[in-house]
Amino acid sequence: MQPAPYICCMFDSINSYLTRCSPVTGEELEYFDSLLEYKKVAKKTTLLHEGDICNFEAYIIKGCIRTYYIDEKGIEVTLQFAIEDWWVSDIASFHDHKPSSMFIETLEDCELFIINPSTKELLLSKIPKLERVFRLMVQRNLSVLQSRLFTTIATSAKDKYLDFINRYPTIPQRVAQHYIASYLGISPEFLSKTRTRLSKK
Amino acid sequence: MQPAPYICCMFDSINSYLTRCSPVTGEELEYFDSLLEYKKVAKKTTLLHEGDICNFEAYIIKGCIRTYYIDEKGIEVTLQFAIEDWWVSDIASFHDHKPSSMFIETLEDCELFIINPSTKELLLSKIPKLERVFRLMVQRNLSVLQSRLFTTIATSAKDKYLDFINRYPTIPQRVAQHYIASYLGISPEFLSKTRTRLSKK
DNA sequence: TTGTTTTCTTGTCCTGGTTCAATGCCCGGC
DNA sequence: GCCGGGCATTGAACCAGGACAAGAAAACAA
Repeated sequence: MQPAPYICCMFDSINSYLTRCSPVTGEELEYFDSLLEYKKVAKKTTLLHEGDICNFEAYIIKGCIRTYYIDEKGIEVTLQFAIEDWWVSDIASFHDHKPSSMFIETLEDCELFIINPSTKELLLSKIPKLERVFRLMVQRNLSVLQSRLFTTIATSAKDKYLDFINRYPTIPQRVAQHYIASYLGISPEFLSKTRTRLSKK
Repeated sequence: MQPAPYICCMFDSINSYLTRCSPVTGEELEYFDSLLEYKKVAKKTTLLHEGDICNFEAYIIKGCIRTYYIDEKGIEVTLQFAIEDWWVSDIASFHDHKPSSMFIETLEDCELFIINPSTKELLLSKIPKLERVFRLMVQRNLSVLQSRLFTTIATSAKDKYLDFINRYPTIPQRVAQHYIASYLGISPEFLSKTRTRLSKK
């Protein structure tokens, strides 16, 4: 067995993320890492509140985060669950410096890498290649969301749930069930009923 | 009245689109234009069929196009209506050269500018600035879709419809009502009932 | 350990929206 | 200028899923 090329360090996961997206040199990687801010955040912390301007993009080293909206009646709609090796942000707010209409909240104790708008600018101007990486990230995001919209509109609660646990098999073990209901767009009670009906068959 | 700075030509609209997104020089614009393929397409033409690999991004000079999915039961879900000054494509399929799961169809006679994957590559390598333009396009797309998902999940058919005509006031005059229903995720019959209820008040 | 809070389950009743079918309408083709 | 096919409308029956309430079970704090 070959020795590992690098000693395991906290940058490993994000660096491997990056190299998977685009061929970057060692120096570029080093520069990238040098601009990252490391942050530990406790469970149940709200990282972004509706009305705030989102000044971060966070890469999750460890933990679980959800982003959600709240409507006038107080109903929550979960937009995304993010776990290890994912990015979280409100890009629209981050990019245009305008107030966000969503919330971002940790569901577990988290370790994050943070970049803010100015470090992102710096990064992009120094390593233009990254423009592409970020574009690909957003593109992937978009196509996932497109297929989710389709599922949301076209399928029953049961099928939405089955699709969810199929797509994200590890999430149900990590987050409360009523969050999943709010992701699927159904009531927590009905999700519970759907689950028992499924397990009886 | 001042004379127009340029004679009106078919590139005007797309060039103004581009300059709105990013500061580009005259030469860059010219190069960009030189790579565009102009195309006329008749009403009711399917530009992309489920299973095909999408080999175009189309800018609409004139006309109206919709993109949609079809589920197993044959129910259509309209993902997008696109009119003048919009882009249409299945980016995921276009970019990764993989089979698309959507349809793209003209609803009116259309005039388009087309770029294919290789011209896009060429464009991006010659004018790296465009990376950013395309990223912004996708980002805007994403945040529109996010808020649509929210509306779809959290609001009633009536409110979804009101939101739609508020956001896209010109669309209802141009496309058949049952397409709008399929965009909102409700049955054509119920949209009709909702509309009559609204007009009675 | 115990008390407190949050989450999950289950039942009953209710409603927004669907399905199906019938009717009328408008628009395009010949 | 008329005929035919897609659209919109309306009504009646139906149903997936919501709202509310009450209890059980976890999760957590002290």
